[in-house]
Amino acid sequence: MSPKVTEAYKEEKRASLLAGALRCFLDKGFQATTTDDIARHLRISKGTLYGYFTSKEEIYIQLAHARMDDMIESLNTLYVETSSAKAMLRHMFERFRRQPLDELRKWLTFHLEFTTYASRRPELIASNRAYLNKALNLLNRILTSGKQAGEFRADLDESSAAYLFWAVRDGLALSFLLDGDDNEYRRILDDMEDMVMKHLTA
Amino acid sequence: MSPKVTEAYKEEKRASLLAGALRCFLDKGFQATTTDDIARHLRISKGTLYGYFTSKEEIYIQLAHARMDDMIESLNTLYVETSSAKAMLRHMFERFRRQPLDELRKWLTFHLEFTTYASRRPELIASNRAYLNKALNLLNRILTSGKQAGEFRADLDESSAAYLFWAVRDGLALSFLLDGDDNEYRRILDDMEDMVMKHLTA
Amino acid sequence: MSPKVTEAYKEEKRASLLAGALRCFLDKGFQATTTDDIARHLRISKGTLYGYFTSKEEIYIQLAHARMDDMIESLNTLYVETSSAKAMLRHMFERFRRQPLDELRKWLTFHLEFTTYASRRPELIASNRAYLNKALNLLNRILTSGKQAGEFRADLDESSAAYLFWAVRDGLALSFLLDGDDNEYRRILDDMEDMVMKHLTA
Amino acid sequence: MSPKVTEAYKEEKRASLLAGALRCFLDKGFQATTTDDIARHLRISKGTLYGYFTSKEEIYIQLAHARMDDMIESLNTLYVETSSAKAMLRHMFERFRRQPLDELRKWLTFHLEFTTYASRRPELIASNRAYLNKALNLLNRILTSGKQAGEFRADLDESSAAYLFWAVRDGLALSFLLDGDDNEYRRILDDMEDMVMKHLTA
DNA sequence: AATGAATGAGAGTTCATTCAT
DNA sequence: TATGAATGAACTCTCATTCAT
Repeated sequence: MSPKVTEAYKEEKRASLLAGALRCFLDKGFQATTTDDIARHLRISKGTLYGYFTSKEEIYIQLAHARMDDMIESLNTLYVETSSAKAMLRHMFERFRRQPLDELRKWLTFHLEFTTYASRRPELIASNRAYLNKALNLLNRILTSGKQAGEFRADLDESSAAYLFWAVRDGLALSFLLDGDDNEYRRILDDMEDMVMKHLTA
Repeated sequence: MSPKVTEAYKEEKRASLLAGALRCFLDKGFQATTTDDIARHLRISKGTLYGYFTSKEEIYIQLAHARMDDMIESLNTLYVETSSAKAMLRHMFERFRRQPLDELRKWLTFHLEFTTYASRRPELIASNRAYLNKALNLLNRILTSGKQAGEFRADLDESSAAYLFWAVRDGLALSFLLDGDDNEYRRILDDMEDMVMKHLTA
Repeated sequence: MSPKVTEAYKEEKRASLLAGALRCFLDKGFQATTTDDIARHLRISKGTLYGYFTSKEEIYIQLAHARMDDMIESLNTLYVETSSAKAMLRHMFERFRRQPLDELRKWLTFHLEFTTYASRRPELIASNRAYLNKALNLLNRILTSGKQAGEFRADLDESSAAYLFWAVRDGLALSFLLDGDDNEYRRILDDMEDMVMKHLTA
Repeated sequence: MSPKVTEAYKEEKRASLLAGALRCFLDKGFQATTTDDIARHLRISKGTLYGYFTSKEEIYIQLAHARMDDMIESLNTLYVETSSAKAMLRHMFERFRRQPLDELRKWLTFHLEFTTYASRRPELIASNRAYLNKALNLLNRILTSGKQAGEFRADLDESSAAYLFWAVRDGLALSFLLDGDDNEYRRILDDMEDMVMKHLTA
């Protein structure tokens, strides 16, 4: 295969390469995954990989950014579809609860490795921060609208609460990174939801 | 020159080597730090390093374990010295607040890199889990004693709350890993303290 | 669309491809020029390139040979048009003088890279030697005719002088390969002309 | 072998590695010689090579510079030992004549490949030019002293003649790079000597 | 006990060439 | 005929570990 391939085909292929690389990174981590691993897993040559991406790092970064784009995007969708602020937060907790722990673990490991990686590369810090800010801003808007609608207490510091919301969620996932079972995880998520809601309302 | 001091001397030296290696890992991360870096920083030879440790990985693991030992130890000390459960929690928050962000960042990066590292090595998961359990148990005891003393609400689920406490704290640090300033961090810690305390009491 | 033109068309195209490849080689050198560079520069595909030439090396060799053919050819033309031997040599020096240094440098670099390249491939040595011989023979004929016409000294060793003529010229270009300005170069060329002429006449 | 090796030993080893690498470069050229070739030839590991040099390029450059240093050095020695300017030039021609063609070819190939290589790296042009200038300056001094001593004509342009001297010599070697026999080479060198001397004196 | 030169497997990346379309 | 995606061998360079001294 090869001549005058459509742009769409290339895009699709690119996506499939990314997907394959992601599997490798999720399994072994970025540093431990070699370009040979990725190529072998995809049953392509290393040269092909470099025809689509300029470096192993680029694949990693694109993957991480795509992941964050998806999260922001899906939150935005949820936001548009949901009327009340409280309902939105409940939805989000519901989502957290639904995600199986083993899946969450893989993603979190990926995310953490990328974060530590990014923390040593000044050029990545800004983009990473931008994603975090999007998530914080979205929550800020939700909280503000909820406050105006009287769903939350009048003296709520939304910006601070937005941080808390994500902190609480990421921190719990971190506690369960190495082990722990789904039921316990969900039970604590329930308590966490109570805690946060209480904090927002009274 | 040294007839019997040997054992004590070796232990001391070992500790000093660990301290030097730690500095390197904190600065550049585990993967990016070479054994040459460590030996150069310590002004010893790589051979000597390998006389005290069997591998770079062993140094890393011992460091991580020592770090967790210290934390548990210092919490235990604090526990013994503090009478009321509430006071103990306040103390802990006070500590969090006092730690400068840039120092916290280095430690957290170290901790996260180790956690992701450990998550791929089954033989490390158990020991890591043991440390987490110690911290959780300690908090459990505190919370239980506070509950019995009437400081916290009667229907508090201590085990769940113990998770929440650590989750909340680690999660916030994670939010500030890449940037953010000390003042904002402390402001949110204050809110976090409120939230947690409210959750424990009512 | 093209029933019979094919052969001529192909030859023409072949020549235009060579011209484009030459530009690349002059700019970056043989080794540093990739087939991608050439194809991109020519706005054709690599496949097309390989339809006209069997390898990158073949392009290079054809280019080098074409260059030498051109030189021999132009010398021959000059030879036919010029009556006296002395006048012919003067003409050649005049040509050397007229060539801008930066252009000369590119060609010389190309020539030298090819020469070193050829020196490792026995199969290229013969053809290269053939070209050199043509140039030497031509000069030999000129010198001999000048000697017979009494323009040069009677005991002149034409074969040796022919070598000297080219040696002197290539050597000077080599001295100016890395830097030096046009005026200095021409001044020395003048002296060189004196030296050679003196050598031929007395 | 390995602990506390003397500085002298290391320097010696370094020199032996350079010598081995030189053999490879002389045989196959810089680009065609791989680091594996060098290591295999030296019966050491590639890692060792990189313990002594930071890159393949560094080896190459050191070799080229050392070669030029030697030439300058030996010329200087000759200069000091020789009284008359004419005698010095004769000596130099004598040397040219004595060098076997096959040896000269290897060195010239090396030199030319390095020169074309250097011509594309701005950072090398300066140092290369410096070497050329040293050679030119030395000759300049010789010619000037000869002129003052009345050995050469009074209106001699020494700077120009210095260029001519080297040009003539390098150019002739270039003519014999691919083939030609020693006797013919020497015969032409004799004529060349005549030509240059004539140019200097009358 | 301490040294650091030596190792060598393996990393990421490049590029002349091929061939299905 | 022209295309350019695919190939894969080969490249330079790294670094945890060893071991003769």
